[in-house]
Amino acid sequence: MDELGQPTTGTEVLNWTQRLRRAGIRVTPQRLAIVEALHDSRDHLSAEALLLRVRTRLPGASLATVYRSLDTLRDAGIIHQGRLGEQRNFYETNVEPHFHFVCQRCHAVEDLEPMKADALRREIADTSGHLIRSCRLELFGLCRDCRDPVPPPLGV
Amino acid sequence: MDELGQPTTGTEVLNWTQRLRRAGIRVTPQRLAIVEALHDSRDHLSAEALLLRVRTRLPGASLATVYRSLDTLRDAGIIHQGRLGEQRNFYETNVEPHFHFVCQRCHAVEDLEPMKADALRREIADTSGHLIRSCRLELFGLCRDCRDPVPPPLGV
DNA sequence: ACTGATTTGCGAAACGTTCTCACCTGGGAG
DNA sequence: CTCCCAGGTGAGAACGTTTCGCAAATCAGT
Repeated sequence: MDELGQPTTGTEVLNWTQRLRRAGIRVTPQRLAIVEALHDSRDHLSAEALLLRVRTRLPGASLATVYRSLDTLRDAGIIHQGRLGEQRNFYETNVEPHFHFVCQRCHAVEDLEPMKADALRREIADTSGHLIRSCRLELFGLCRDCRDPVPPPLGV
Repeated sequence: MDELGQPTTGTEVLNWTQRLRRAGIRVTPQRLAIVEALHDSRDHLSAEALLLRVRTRLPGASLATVYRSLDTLRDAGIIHQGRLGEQRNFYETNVEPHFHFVCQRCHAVEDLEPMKADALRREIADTSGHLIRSCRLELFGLCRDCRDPVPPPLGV
């Protein structure tokens, strides 16, 4: 894991700075705070949730800046933007094509990389005649933990 | 097509009335106008687009009523609510599980029923251990017509 | 018809996101 | 190292979609 880029401690600053610079976008404290907070969370965060985390480092940060930076980072291919249930966008630093499972009870989000996705995509491309450029797959249900709740401890 | 319910002309009123009543929700002119307009369009409509169609029959209809009725009809299992690109919900009377292809050029939406979807779903359920209750698949690209534009007529 | 719970229309508000604009700053040129 | 300006920032207003609150209207069971 983290084969090319981000050790989970310490000198991440250098890596993200380099990545932004290589992508041709300016390196600002706000953008660094945003990608780092997003990456460190290892989660799927909304702009507002991200703002809360960013503000622990940059108390003056503004929501507009978070949205603008996320757009910029997305356009630069550094982060991925998605949409879960109904309402707000989420963001993550995993930019590889993948899908999402959402637990309807605890609202946890898990990344999926189903092998059969390519077959499905090919079938659709072949039978429909359309040119498929991207796709989004979201699954809803109960996660392992919520489907089999831990039984209450039994007195002997 | 239309094996159980809606002839494309004439006495639809009776069918929709019956379906609403059977679903245990009150039958109002607004709700009938909304399902009928939605069904007749055979398309994926936003609430606002639907309001325009409904107003040809019910000039006083209100947007709030459209939203409330769509929620009610969705909860009753009579229509399906989805979300396409980024911004607004859409609605359709096709309540069978199916997926959507969206052309990024002409913005047309096409329903898909890929055979391999079940295999994909089963693979995900098996490997993840989650209980899958529903899923949403959206594909983006260029439709047949937009990928191969009609060449301009050649003078001999 | 009478009635009570539901639904409607309207305007206002909520929500997530984008815009405007004055000020500030990253980073290349000198 | 300093200067400079295209580009980024913060604050709040504006935006588009969806929801809410309320008084008046209406569905459906008696």
